[in-house]
Amino acid sequence: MALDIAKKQPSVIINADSAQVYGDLTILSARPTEEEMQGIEHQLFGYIDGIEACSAARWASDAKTAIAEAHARDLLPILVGGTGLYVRILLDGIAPIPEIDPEIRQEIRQMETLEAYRALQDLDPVSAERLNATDTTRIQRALEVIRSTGKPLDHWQKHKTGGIGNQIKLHPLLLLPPREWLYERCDRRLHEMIERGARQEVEQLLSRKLPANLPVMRAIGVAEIAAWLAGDIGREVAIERAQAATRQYAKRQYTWFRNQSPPDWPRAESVDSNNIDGIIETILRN
RNA sequence: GCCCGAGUAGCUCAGUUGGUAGAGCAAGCGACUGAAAAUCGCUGUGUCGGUGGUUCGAAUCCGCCCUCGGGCA
Repeated sequence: MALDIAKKQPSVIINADSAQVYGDLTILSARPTEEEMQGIEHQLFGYIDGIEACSAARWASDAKTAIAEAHARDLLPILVGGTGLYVRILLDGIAPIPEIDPEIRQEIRQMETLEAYRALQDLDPVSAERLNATDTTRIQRALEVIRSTGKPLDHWQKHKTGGIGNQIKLHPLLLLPPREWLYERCDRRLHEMIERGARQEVEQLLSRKLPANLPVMRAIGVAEIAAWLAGDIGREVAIERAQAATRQYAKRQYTWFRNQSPPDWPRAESVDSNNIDGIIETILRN
């Protein structure tokens, strides 16, 4: 997408997408190409090795640094991306929970969900009561916090730290185009990814033999293309499944941004993507 | 032309001895504090291929017709 504003005012584009942070996912995460970047500086794209798991807190900390640097250099930082949680934590901060003991984390992630839930009922009944017994990731998180820090999640979550929402002048814009229009683009995007070599990208990623539960391995398209490479399914089925997963993800983003972002953030619901620069300029003037 | 099998939700299919249907996936809505492109919750009326019959009552039994497989000619 062309952002003319970035040419008129010296800017730096900062990634706010949880998959585009990984170096292993260039095509499959739809990272902007050299051509698309148009010589404008981009940061936090592909800067983490897939062997690591990024986190919302890690990203928010990196983004904070990148924004401060941009300001110091008199550049306009433009955050772009679809991970609402990341942006929220950057602005509002997050509970200052200590690092989790890696051994405890690994042990918990190997547990059956029900088993973990029962352990949580025992150690942190407040969280157990709040969570659904099948909500694997949240149960594992609550359990690792109580077991690693000795204090339950709600103890830590009484306050948040590190948010920069009060220290910056923010000009937010939510892009919420019509569903059909977006879904059509989701479908087209998969074909384009395959044409650009997504299959080879996954092949290379698989050759690293990383644990299947790492975020890179869970990116949309990886499992589908891996099944295609393994011969379990054909090319068309792989594409169809990845397209469906993309649409489902897009739907979740609608839900998140519609309901989780501050109601006063302006929303662009038209398909006139050519006018985005105009909208942005208007917003920046306010 | 004859024989066999199949036609039930957008898709794949369950439906016991006749009591007007239900799962998975898809779709929609929602939740979301260190894996978030993740994880999870809620939502199921559809001429049960058509038509005629048997029956108090048919997705279920019988006749005829249509469509799609497969086989024999």
